[in-house]
Amino acid sequence: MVGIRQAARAQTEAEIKRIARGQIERDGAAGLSLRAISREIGMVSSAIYRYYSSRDDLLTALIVDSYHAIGAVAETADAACVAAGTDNRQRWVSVAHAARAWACAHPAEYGLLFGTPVPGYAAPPDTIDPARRFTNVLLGILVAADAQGLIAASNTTVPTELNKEFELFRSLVEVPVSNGAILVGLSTWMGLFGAISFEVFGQLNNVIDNRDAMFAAVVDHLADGVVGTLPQRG
Amino acid sequence: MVGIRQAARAQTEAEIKRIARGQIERDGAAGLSLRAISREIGMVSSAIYRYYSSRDDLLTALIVDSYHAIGAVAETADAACVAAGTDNRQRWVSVAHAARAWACAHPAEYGLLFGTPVPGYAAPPDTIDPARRFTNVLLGILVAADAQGLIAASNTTVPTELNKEFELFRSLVEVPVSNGAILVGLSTWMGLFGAISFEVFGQLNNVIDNRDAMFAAVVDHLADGVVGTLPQRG
DNA sequence: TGTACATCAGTGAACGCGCGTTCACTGATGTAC
DNA sequence: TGTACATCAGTGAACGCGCGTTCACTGATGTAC
Repeated sequence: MVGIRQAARAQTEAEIKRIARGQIERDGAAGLSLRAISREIGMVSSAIYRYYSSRDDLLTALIVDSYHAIGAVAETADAACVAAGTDNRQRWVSVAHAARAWACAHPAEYGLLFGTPVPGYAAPPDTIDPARRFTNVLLGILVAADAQGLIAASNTTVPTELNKEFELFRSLVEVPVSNGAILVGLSTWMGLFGAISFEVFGQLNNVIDNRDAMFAAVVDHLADGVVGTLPQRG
Repeated sequence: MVGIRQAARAQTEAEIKRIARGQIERDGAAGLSLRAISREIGMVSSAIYRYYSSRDDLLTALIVDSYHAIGAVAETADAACVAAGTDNRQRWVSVAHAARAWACAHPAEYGLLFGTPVPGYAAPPDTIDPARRFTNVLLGILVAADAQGLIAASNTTVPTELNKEFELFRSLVEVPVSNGAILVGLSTWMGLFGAISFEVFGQLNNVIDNRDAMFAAVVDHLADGVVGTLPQRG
């Protein structure tokens, strides 16, 4: 049973984070101010410390929330594909678009996760697992595609120095997955976030107006490399 | 002839920017402080205003400098390749590595250009031309590769909605260049900056240790899509 | 069921610090005749 | 070549503002007996 006090506490925590997200949206991570939050919430500034022990502590809570949020939309999008029995390409496209939609709807939170690091802030270990939620979705698709032999493993040779580096990925999935697939997966992963960052961080301003079409085309092109339609190539 | 006063002024301007870059490296763009600069330079805080009319003005100067810096290393790398008569793939690889090297050596400046936008700061039009310096190098390689029929124009169809969007790129080069080539070029461009951002912004921490090998492999893989070795594919 | 005690949310004042920008000023360097 | 005037770098004080964090406190809510 949740006591009255406990419920109120959870509500105030959520309120603090809601206001904090608004601040970051307006003024960036550097503009996150406990005093401004307390003012907006109608409490005295020191009261915030009943909920978060420091500014960095609140920042960590926001980052963890954001990782969960983007992870959740990716999981939902992928699960819907799996339930509908769509192919791996469609799973990739669907997850990519879900990630972009979230990023565009929450640009500041996206920046918190994938933009310039906040100076003086070191992400604590608690953020690692939430961060992997999204990555795991992509990994699942990669493994499925690899199992079906759909990875367009390029003729690029994967240098042996990377063997050891790729162990982490192999350890995260049960089935074996080739170095070629991992490299292609990483490259595509970087391509996806490069595309989202370009749009969210304003690199496409005065360059490309139709962002929807642009992103769709890039994701489609990335899909060629990672989840198939190999035969028609060349 | 450069007068004494003029030379001194240029020197002080350079000194201010040097210190400012150090600040941004340490505390991020939000930590750029005119007062701190004046302290370090040994002047009274208001004296800075003889050189830059506001904090934003200084920020703009830094951004323009940075665009020129990354543009210059790219031009140098590419020019060396052209002089040596290397092929387009090598030009791409060389420019990509030059960009990464600059970014790793100046992470904060890189963040200024390609990271989370500085809240409340709107880049003035003066930054557009310097920003295009780097892009133009890549465009040159793309056009050369396209002319030789080396673009692995994927079977991804370029949606007609993007025709209009791509006009800007066509207007920047004299020769005609296909929609397919532009799409592949943009996608590769995003992949490059995605790869650099992942490394510089810390996304590879606890994931990939050997960044040199990783980047080289990704750039190699990206090269497959954009500058050839098509025949051996599939 | 009622009482005594512990927990905890929120107060209010204070510490010590930082910032951008303006303004009237001094004194040295450059320029025009 | 020398003088009068304009330019301009740098000063020092001030305005008005913001911040994170600590501390001793009050009073209400919950808990154990």
